[in-house]
Amino acid sequence: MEQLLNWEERLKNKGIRCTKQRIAILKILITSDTPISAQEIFSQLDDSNSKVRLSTVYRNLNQFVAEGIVRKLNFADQKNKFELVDDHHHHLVCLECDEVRPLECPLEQFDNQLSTKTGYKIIEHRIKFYGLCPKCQENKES
Amino acid sequence: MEQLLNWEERLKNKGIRCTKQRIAILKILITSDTPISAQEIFSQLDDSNSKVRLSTVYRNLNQFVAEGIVRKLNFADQKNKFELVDDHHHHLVCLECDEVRPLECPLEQFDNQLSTKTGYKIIEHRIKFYGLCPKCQENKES
DNA sequence: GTTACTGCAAACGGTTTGCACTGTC
DNA sequence: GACAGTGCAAACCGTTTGCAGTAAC
Repeated sequence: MEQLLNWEERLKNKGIRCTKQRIAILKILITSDTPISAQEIFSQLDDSNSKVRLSTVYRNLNQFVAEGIVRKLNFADQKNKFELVDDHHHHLVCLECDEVRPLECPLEQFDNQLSTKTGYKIIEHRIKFYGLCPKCQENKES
Repeated sequence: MEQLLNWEERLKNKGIRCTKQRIAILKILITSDTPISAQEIFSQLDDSNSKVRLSTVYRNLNQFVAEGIVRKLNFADQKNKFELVDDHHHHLVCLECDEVRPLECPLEQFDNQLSTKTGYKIIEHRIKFYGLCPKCQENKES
């Protein structure tokens, strides 16, 4: 959990106060190895007897997104999920069990080509692969 | 609008009835050269004095998606948008004016590689590029 | 002490649903 | 004539907001 100090640092540098609630949310984001919804964060907070309102979770997540600390991802179901911004990567999602796996970027140089071709200034790209994970393939066969 | 006949055909083949409402929705989807939200379809229907309820629009869009006739796209804002499924392509979105431009796929063979590498059965992938279109870049400078 | 932040409750907006009626096949 | 599809109104659920009280700096 030494990472937490880095993130607290980042908050302070941006002039954002380090409240208990924000630290608790950051902790969960750091611990989670997959994108996580506001609701999921909320229930994990509930478990750990630190009482934080759902609206607070949303407010802070949105602020983190605005500050570029957190990325908001919209998946096929209606729920948005959030992850810490550290490296550039993409996601492979199992359509059966919703497991999300990070993937390295197969389009490293492509943005420049695209920019030349279209005249757009490319700011970011997002890729999602959808499929069936090995486990769920097995389950389907049996 | 000769395309419309093809789509009607596709509905019939799937045993879906060709109601006025469905035809009207299909027409709008065919005419639109960019993904379009349920609300937008609804207002266009309203203009053309064919009265269709918003819930009917949603019900039919969902059915079309289930039948593989229409693709549902989730963009960064909360609204989902829909487009007819005809070819495989991706989207380039302007963050200022929300213009959506189709793009050919830069990852034609990648799915196979990924499948070998991860053991996943890859069913589809979606890519979105976000940036500023030439017009909006100009506007920002001035 | 100031002012950003939180709790709380209520609103909001996109989407879905239940039910009686209607129109397609 | 049967049954899928529609209109209508109400519910649903993720998310946002207004306001008064609280805590970080």
